[in-house]
Amino acid sequence: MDLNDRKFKILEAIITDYIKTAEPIGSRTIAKKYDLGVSSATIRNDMSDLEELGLIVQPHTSAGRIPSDRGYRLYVDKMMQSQELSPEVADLLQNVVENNIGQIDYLMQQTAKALAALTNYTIVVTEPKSSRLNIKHVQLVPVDERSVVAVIVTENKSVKNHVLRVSNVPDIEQLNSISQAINTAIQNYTLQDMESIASVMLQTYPENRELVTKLLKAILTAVKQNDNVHYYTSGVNNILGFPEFSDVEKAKNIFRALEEKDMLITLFDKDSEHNDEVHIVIGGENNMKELQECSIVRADYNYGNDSYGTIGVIGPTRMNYSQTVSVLNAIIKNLETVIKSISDGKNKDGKNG
Amino acid sequence: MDLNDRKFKILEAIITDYIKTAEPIGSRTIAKKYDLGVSSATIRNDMSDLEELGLIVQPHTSAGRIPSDRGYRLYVDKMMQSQELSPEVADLLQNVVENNIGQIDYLMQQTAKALAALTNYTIVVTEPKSSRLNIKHVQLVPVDERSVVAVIVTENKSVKNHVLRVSNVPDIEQLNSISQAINTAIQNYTLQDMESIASVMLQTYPENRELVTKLLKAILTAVKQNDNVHYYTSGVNNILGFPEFSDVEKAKNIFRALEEKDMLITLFDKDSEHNDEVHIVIGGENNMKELQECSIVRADYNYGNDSYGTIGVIGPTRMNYSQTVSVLNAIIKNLETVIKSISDGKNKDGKNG
DNA sequence: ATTAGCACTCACGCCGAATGAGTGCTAACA
DNA sequence: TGTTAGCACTCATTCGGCGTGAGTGCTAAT
Repeated sequence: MDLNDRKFKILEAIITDYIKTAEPIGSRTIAKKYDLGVSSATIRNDMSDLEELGLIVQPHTSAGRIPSDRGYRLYVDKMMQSQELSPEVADLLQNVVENNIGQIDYLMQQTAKALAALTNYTIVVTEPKSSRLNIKHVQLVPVDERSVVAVIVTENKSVKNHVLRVSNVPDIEQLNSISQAINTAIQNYTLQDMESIASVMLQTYPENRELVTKLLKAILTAVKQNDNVHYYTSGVNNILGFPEFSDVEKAKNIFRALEEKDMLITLFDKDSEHNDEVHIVIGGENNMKELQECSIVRADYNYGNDSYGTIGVIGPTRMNYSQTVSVLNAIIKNLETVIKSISDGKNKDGKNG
Repeated sequence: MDLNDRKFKILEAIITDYIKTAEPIGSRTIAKKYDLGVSSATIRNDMSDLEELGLIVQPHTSAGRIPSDRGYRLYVDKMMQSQELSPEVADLLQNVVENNIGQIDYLMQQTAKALAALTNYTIVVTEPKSSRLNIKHVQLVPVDERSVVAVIVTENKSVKNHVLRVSNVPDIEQLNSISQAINTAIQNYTLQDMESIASVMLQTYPENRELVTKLLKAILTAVKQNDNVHYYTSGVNNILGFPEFSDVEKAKNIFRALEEKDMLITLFDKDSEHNDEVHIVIGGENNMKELQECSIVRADYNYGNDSYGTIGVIGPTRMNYSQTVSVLNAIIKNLETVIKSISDGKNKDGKNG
């Protein structure tokens, strides 16, 4: 059985209608609302065929049809038209990015927030993560009589603070000296050779043994933390807005799933090489039973060499794929252009610059 | 009409029972479950009196009684017994605090998380905020060819990073020199006298005009950000676990309310001097209609001179006030002892120390 | 002051009928 | 052979009625 033009149109009608209304749609409604030039009986026959192909299903005997996961898949792969963003939306997305360059965490947060507001779905954004991580610069800053902050700048430009608590804090000159020493040590050895670095440092600063030890530990932690993906979510509550989750139990399950970090990580890492395409996982295609009624649209953004992060949109299976893909493409393009322009040196100023 | 001992006992029975079960409770049940030595008819008469006093209400004619806001108020003010924490819980609360000293933001986050897990309510923790804020130390750290991080340590020991984007980054010696200069300048002048600081700095480092200007701006931002209360929430989803919010619409309203930052701020600032007592706002006592079915238990913790933050617990009116107050008292005591011991110098080590 | 007894109220759950949206099938038609 | 009108059939949903039971309020007796 092949799909003629009319059947495609009927499938499309069912999908777009269902995305809008969340109600099963029947033959008569299609005949009236969409001008296909045939009677409801004909549409009925076609729908019967579409059901036989597994593209639509009937929730119960006397109801209309709704798209199946396979139906959505066909739609997304073959039929969906890319959607032009309105200038307002495009502007908004651009502003979000441009106003927040410089502070990665803030940028991620704001991006997530904007996307959540725009799409009404749940957004997850991961911080850029590179496969190999090197420390670029370390600086010790005094806080009070018993604590020093180690500011650690990594090669992918993230800046992390680690508070070191020590029994006595050396003066600023000494702190600077130690900072400088560790920086040269890091340049001369690789981080894998921590023992060498440690012995050199402890030899040079025997009187600051405690501080140096803790500093080295902090550096190791920073490197390890790289494996520990940081991410930001926004719009989790949007879930409650959809009739398919008006059952509190269902909503709770989804919330629980979203809270579990590991789950999200696998969600984003699995089965997908990092590439330039938007990736769509529909309903049961993902193997987490808590999210079988959800779809996930995700895309990666490059952030300098070897370093990339992910933006994911989680919504009901009945989500507006076309709009979501457009928005994702736009924000990723914005992120990447701005990032590139910064490293090229013709940057605009960030909010805090 | 006065409240004799038995009526108090009946009220208490109704409140504790309702807190546990969320079901209206009738005279017969009280007679059976609580050993008052009188018949259900007697209890019925007493309940009628309690209702007349506005301490309990009937959801509908043929239902049992539930406590009114005024009933809870009487209970909380006059009848509630402080509850001993189990050693496990006490330990847990202590560990949370002690393992996270040093990194305020992390400490707040973990505290919120622990309290949410423990109480099953929603927790809001605000970062300590002092009425006057002074900068204690500033250090510039290079990130890449076009950006420098200004690490700003304030007197209340918070450490903030501000990325400064500049057209060219001076070398490390120069950055250190500028850092040192700004530190002495800040010591010599007050922050109110920014113009003097600016003119001195710009005179000393004419070739780094851009960097210095942005640095000063960042410092001002840091001071101003102090007005901007930072807070952490946890356990928002716990709301969904309570039958009173099993209606999705209600849950959504509460979520919306909790999302609005301003709302939370007023919730915490309003009508309450900062003092050592746990503060309880019951149901309709707060004037936000979205939260009229919720109660808020909050307490402030001192964080060094003039600086304090707030921990708030938000739950259904039918919340376990006694347990909540105990937990709050415990965590606040822990926070304050640990903070004090740090400034006294006999600290334990933090996780990252 | 307390209690037993009784009439009364009313939310809740269950049943059955009516409704109506939607289907599948068949026979007729172009 | 594809399309259509017509019709019987299905079944979720709605609504009214009815029985049940938890709970009250009142009264009269203790």
